[in-house]
Amino acid sequence: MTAQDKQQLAEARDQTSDALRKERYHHGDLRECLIEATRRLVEDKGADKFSVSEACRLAGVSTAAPYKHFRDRNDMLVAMVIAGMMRHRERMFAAIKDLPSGSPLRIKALGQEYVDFALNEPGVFRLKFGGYTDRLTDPQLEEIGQATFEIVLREVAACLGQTDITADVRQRGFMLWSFVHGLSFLLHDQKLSDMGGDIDLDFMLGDIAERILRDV
Amino acid sequence: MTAQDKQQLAEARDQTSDALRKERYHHGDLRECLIEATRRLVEDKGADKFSVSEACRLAGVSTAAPYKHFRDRNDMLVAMVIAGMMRHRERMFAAIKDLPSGSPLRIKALGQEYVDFALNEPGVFRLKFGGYTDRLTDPQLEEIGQATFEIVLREVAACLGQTDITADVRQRGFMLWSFVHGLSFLLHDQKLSDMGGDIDLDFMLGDIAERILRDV
DNA sequence: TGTACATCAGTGAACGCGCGTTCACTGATGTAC
DNA sequence: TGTACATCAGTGAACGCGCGTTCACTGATGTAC
Repeated sequence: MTAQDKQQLAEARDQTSDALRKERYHHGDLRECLIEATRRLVEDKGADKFSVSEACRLAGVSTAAPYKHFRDRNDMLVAMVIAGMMRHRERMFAAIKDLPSGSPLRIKALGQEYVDFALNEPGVFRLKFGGYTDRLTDPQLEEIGQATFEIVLREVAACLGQTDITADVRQRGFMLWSFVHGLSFLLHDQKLSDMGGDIDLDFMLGDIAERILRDV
Repeated sequence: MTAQDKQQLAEARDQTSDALRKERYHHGDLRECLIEATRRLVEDKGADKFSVSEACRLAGVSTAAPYKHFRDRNDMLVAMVIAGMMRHRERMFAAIKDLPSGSPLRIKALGQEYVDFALNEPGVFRLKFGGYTDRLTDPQLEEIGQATFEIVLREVAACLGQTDITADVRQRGFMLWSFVHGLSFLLHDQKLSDMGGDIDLDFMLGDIAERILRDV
């Protein structure tokens, strides 16, 4: 192994985060394992019923083990939601990547993806948005949320043939967000099937995108 | 006191519900008092942090007392939410009573009232709609919800110059509901002030009503 | 290379806590005669 | 009217439970020489 090789290796190691390296010690990746246990429990029973003890049982470790990786219960939930939001972002990019830029179809696809995420991961979605007190307040979470909304705003601007994010663009973006956000909650609560008659979800997503993007 | 007077009195007594009469025995109206305590706690700490014990402390009775009026903890929450929904209905009627029928202003006013309720009673609103598991499932709750949505549908039909609630009316009504529903959650989470720039809430409510009522 | 040492992920037991619900009871109130 | 009785709202103590977090510890692994 040459000196150069060694240096490259050292650089690669430095790029791996401290947290990840630590986990290799015993369990291997208890942190990731606990995040996954947290996710499953939140999906199964909801965030308010989630308990550290049960996550430990799922992961097969003692109840004290998580405190080597997370500050407290809340920190576990935050870490899990951050992972969820990253998944959500990836899927958003994937949803629009083959659609013509500036097309309302991209707005519709983003809306569809929002609803899909809410339906696929209702526990995570509601933990992120459904809390009343003890809202998850974490700078990183805030940052990811902002950045994700910016994606939508850029798409709205493109549809309107604009390059800047004007007040008008921001309002239309916010209206779209409000709509798919509320729709997600109502779908969770079965309100569309109970009270919507035979409304077609796909049609409605396209219809609202057109209505909100249309000039007055 | 004549025989007729006595009969009238007896009739008046019969009209009073059994439940209410019973409560006059000792405390007077412990049931109402516990519902109010439940409401305050849910507003202060959220439904998942609400405890029977604390409601008892607020009402100044022993922890066993509520079980003379409610089946269990869940029953207390249901009773409180039902009371909240009745308030909401009353305010909806008040909001539109002076506006010309068939006008989009009535739709806007109903939307405004929806958001107002969500902002004034966030704890109750989120208990009704924010739960993931252990959703409140009560036939009476369901019935009130349906009836309330029907009010909106009738207004939408009137705006479109229709008398029947067609599939089109139902879809537009559902789109309006989704919008104000999501908007309410986002307002709770401060998303409008954090990420909405200087969007005017009042303008947005009027704008979305127009867009959704407009012909394609 | 082999060995001695340092690190620190995970253990197991314990803690204090507030919870929802139950139980036999008490005593204020309404009612029948 | 006065009295004896029945009702049942509210009591106070107890229960078993699972929780979040802490602590001194153990022992597997990485590292320096």
